[in-house]
Formats: sequence, C-alpha cells, structure tokens
Amino acid sequence: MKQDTFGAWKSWEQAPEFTHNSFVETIDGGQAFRWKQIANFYEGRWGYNVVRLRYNNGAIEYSLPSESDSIDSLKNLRKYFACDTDFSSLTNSLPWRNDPTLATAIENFNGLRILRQPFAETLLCFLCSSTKQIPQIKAICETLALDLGNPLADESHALPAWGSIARAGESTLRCAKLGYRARYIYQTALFLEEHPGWLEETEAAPTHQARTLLMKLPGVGRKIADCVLLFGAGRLEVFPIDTWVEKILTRAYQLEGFKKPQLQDFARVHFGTSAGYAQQYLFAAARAGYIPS
DNA sequence: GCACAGGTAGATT
DNA sequence: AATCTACCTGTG
Repeated sequence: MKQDTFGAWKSWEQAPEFTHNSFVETIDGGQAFRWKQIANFYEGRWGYNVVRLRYNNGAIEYSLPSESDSIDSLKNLRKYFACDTDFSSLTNSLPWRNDPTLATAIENFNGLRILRQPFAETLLCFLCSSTKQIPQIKAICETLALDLGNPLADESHALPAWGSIARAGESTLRCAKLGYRARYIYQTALFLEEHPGWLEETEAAPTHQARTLLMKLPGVGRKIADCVLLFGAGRLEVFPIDTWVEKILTRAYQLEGFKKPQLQDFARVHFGTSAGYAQQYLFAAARAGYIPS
C-alpha cells in the first residue's frame, strides 16, 4: 500500500458534533471493523471509500486519497455518519433522567453516533464476529479484503462482495482464520448468489420482517441480525443483546434471571424507539469500565 | 495446558 | 420450551 497518496488535511465543515471519546467510540468501538489508528488520525474503509479522519479541538478534519472525488467522498461520509439523523435530540429523548446508568454512559460518550454502513458489508463483518474479540474481527476482515476484495484508491482493498466469496469457496475462508464461521459465510454467499435482489429487499423491508429474513441465513441468529439492522440499516429501535449488554442489564438494572426475550421486552419498554442507540451508549460505557458489567 | 471470547444450530432433556 | 454442546482459533 502506498503511504503518500493522501491529500492535505481539510476541515469537515458539516461534521457532526463529537467529543474525542464519542468520535473514537463511534468509528472504532465495535460498530465497524475497518478503522485503524495511525499516529494521531484514523484511517477507515467502507464500500469503495477510503478516508482519514482526525479529531482536533472539537472539529473533525479529513484527508482523502489524492485520486478520489472530494464532492462524492463528502456525500458518502455524510451518509456513513448518518448526518441526517439528529442524534443530539435522540440522546435527549432517552430516559437518562431516571436512569443513572444510562446517564453515566451519556456523560462519558455524549455525541456518540450509530453509523449507517453498507448493508451487505455489515452482514459479512458480523458473521465474522461470533465469540471473537474486536481486534480479531478486524484482523479477519482485513484478511478477507486482501484475499478477495477489489483494490481501492490507495491500493488497499475493499471488503469482498458476496459474489467473490461464493466463487472463492470455503477452504479459502478457512485460511482467513474464520474457523467454524467459514461454513456459515460460504453457505450465506451461495444463498445470496441464488437469490439476486434478496439483500436489497431485506434492507428495505419493515424491521420485524427484515429480521425474520436475515435469520434465515446460516449463522445469523437474533444478535447478528440485530447488529446488521442497527449498524447497517439505521434501525435505531433494534436492541442487540450480546454478552456485554446481557451483563449490564442483569447487574446494573438488576434483572437477574431474565431470559433474552424478557430482556428484549424490558429494553423496548424502558429505552423506547431509540433503544438501539441507548444500547450503544451502554456498551461503550461498560467496555470502558464506567459502569459495572 | 486451559479458560474464554460482541453466537448459532442441532441435540437432548 | 428450556438447557446443553460442538464448532475454530487466537489470546491471556
């Protein structure tokens, strides 16, 4: 990969408001797996986009590969960061006034956003994620990109399209350290090859129906389906329950003995129409040690 | 050496 | 319908 092909740093005038904490947590806190810190900036990839971002006293600055179209890139950046969504207003609407745990999480990560990632890529990344830690998921995604993805403007690689995975076969995936996830991903790739338009229709479907459809895919259960809907389709009401969130709910909210469906009900009632956004605040705060888990 | 990690699916009670 | 287990691999 060439290192000196990026243009000058510019201010992203229409950037959302971040704190340093919420900026880093949004791009590199487990929603997305293709950001890496380099010196004082982060380099990220999604679709055919490559961008460097850095936080500078409340402002966000960007640098693009010199060949890329900056109008196009800024448009894609706005979509990726869901700039049409008013997260400040959504934060205010969360029940932090009578929820000290959530209040602590918001205090520490105020300005956190839910990304709007490409649907197909989000599915792939979260199919890689089961019982893996974030650094390992990132490593697997990088390997898949290098082995099967198309080259990008800086000569790094995009994540592979599902068609490339179907053509590659399961043994290639095993080489990417996917382990038992390789079979799920390969079978999913074959299914998507046999059903053109399925992903697009699923992305556009109402949330409940979209979840049911996603869970037909091999290796996609409730948790992965919900992550795809939240991080790859902007369904902010969706509340993924992983091991972290389960611990937070059972301990901080004293819901010992509650099973997953009961926890889902609690989250829907207590956190409301942006429950998934609350989930991400809680997840961030628990991982950082601000709230017990 | 061994438990554990952003789960899921199939078997067994 | 609820609970147990195998499934891969890297990390501590």
